[in-house]
Amino acid sequence: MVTLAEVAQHAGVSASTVSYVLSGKRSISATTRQRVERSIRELGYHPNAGARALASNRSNIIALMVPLRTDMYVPVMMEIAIAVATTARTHGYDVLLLTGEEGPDAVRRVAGSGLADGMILMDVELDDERLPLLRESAQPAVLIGLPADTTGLTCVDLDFKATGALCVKHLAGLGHRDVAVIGEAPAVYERHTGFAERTLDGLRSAARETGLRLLHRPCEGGYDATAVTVARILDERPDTTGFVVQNEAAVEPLLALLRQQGRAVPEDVSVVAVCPEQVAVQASVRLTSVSLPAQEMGRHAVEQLVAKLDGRGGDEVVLLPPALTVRASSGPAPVR
Amino acid sequence: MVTLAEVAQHAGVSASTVSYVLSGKRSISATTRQRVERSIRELGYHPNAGARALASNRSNIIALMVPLRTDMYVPVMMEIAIAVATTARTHGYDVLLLTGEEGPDAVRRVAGSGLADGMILMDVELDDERLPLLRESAQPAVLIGLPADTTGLTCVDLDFKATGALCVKHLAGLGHRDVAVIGEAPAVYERHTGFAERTLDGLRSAARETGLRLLHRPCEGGYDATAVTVARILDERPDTTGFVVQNEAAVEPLLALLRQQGRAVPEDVSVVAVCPEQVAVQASVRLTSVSLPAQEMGRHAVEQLVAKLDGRGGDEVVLLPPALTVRASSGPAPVR
DNA sequence: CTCTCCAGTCGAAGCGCTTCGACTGTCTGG
DNA sequence: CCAGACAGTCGAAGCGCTTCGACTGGAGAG
Repeated sequence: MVTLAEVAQHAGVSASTVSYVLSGKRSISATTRQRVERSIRELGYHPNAGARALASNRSNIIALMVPLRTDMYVPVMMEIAIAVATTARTHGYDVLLLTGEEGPDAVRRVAGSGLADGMILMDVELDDERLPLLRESAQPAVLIGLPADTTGLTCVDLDFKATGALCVKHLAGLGHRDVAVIGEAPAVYERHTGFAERTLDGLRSAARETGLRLLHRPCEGGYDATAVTVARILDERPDTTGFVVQNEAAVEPLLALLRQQGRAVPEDVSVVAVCPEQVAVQASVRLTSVSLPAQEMGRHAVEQLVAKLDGRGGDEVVLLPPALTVRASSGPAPVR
Repeated sequence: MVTLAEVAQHAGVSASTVSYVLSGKRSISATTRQRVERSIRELGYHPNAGARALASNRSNIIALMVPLRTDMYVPVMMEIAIAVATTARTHGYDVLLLTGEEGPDAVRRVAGSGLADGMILMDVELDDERLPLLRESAQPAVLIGLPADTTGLTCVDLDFKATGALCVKHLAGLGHRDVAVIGEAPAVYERHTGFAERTLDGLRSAARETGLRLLHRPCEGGYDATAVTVARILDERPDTTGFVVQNEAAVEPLLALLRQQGRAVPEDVSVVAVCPEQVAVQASVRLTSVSLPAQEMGRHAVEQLVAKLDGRGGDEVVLLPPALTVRASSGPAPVR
């Protein structure tokens, strides 16, 4: 391993000078800088992360806590995680992957050991058990998701309330009067995950506003569960002409069922999904959808966190505005 | 931040004693140990990661390089990543998430800075550009996937050749004579990703052995691309009664197409998939499949790496044996 | 022409931990 | 009863880096 001292000797300067060349915290003459940089290159020097962390009290690592749940749509998590990792790199940070397994203890461990400079928490629940710890440890953190009490916290999320409203207004605008919502798995609601409830909130208030009749049913996803849910919905509200789906695992089953029942999309029934763009585009019918901006959320989270670590910016709640893209699955309500 | 020295003072012992209590590298009397442990608890002490890394030359971090490709099935990657993270924790390691973005440089950076003690590379290509670097840096590493030249490397992977053979033999045993393979996206083959070619290899040699006629076609996945691929296959080989699918994104489209054409599964056509268990079970027809043991691969990779880091075990190639589960999508070939 | 200031450099003091060698007593075997 | 072994503890020397204060020489101000 090449050390700073060896670089210094090779370049004929002192160790501190090399350090200042690296950090840019003091001015260095052009000639010295070049000499040092050349030595660094020739010797293939890489600063030792541990030593740096010890001396500077900064690890240049961001911890990312990913939930372990099986009822969340995995590709979205992955997309966020990847976006976090690549954005972090552009700011000189690496990402430590923590799984939910360890639970709140992970917060303590990371904060206590100085392993990471800050953390990003995904899939935050309304009343998340990690939050008290976070507040008391004064660990710089950004949440992806929105807890009930956001005081002293920085959060990034899609504006799910506006998302729900957008879906209903789109369908209302097309003349639909009876709309069913195929929601997330029951467990998601029981956990009080903010986003599901907020979407529902938006759906409901927009329905009230537009005089639409709304029926919401949670759904596990998969063919069998979706078939049961859809059958119940159509049984209860045979006049349903619009579906809002907020469960990626129910999208394709729903389309298959409708096809099977001879209901044409979008002529007889309109479908609007809340899902990643890729799912909407690759479905058997190109879906009108509000996309889940996974990448953007990851990027924002990192940028908020880096701002905090740099002493810029404070607590803030960023709600990304939803965008509805009209594709082939929605159209005017059928005339009776 | 509480330091070792403070714990030592609080417990009335020297710093080194506390260190030995923590590491267990020297014997400590029961009473002293208890006193120290009590102080640690009372003060809420957490060893500082940087200092530890500097002094011991060990970071207790494993780097995981995840590819950034869009043509790989994401949930599998995620499952592996999660399995790696949780298994690593049980061995006292944390996981650093590196995306493919940085490319081979990441290997240099991590090896050079001592950020991680070892690394796990996912989605290794037959002739991966990271391998020379790995060899020369003598960085302890484990690959998930199998490159062309495995000398000096430790690899973990599913035995894809046996997987291919298993699929063909299953269908042959059921009396099928004409089998089509819907493969991964063309890009996957162009990249010379080992697993796709090895599966094909197994399929072909088993076909030769059993006298089966085999037609292989790469396929992007998604409805449109799959429709084109299937149409071409049935055009070229109208007598096809068996399908092997090795592309998660083509599974559901294929089933939908067959249904649409009035071909019943498994009465008219049998389908065998190579995919994660969840996909097989949640498909519209419960699929006979060889499962991708993502968790097991992640776990194995970590355990191999930890063994290396502990100076146990050497270079080794572990090929996990495939297991075929018969479900509702395969049955006897129809009699003509 | 002196005084101040600043860019540019260096030396040294840690950061919090691990680990080696050394020391002290206690126990065992001969 | 003593030599040797060994469990148990301590002090001190780093690990490789950052950063503070101090020093130097030359430029600009008065």
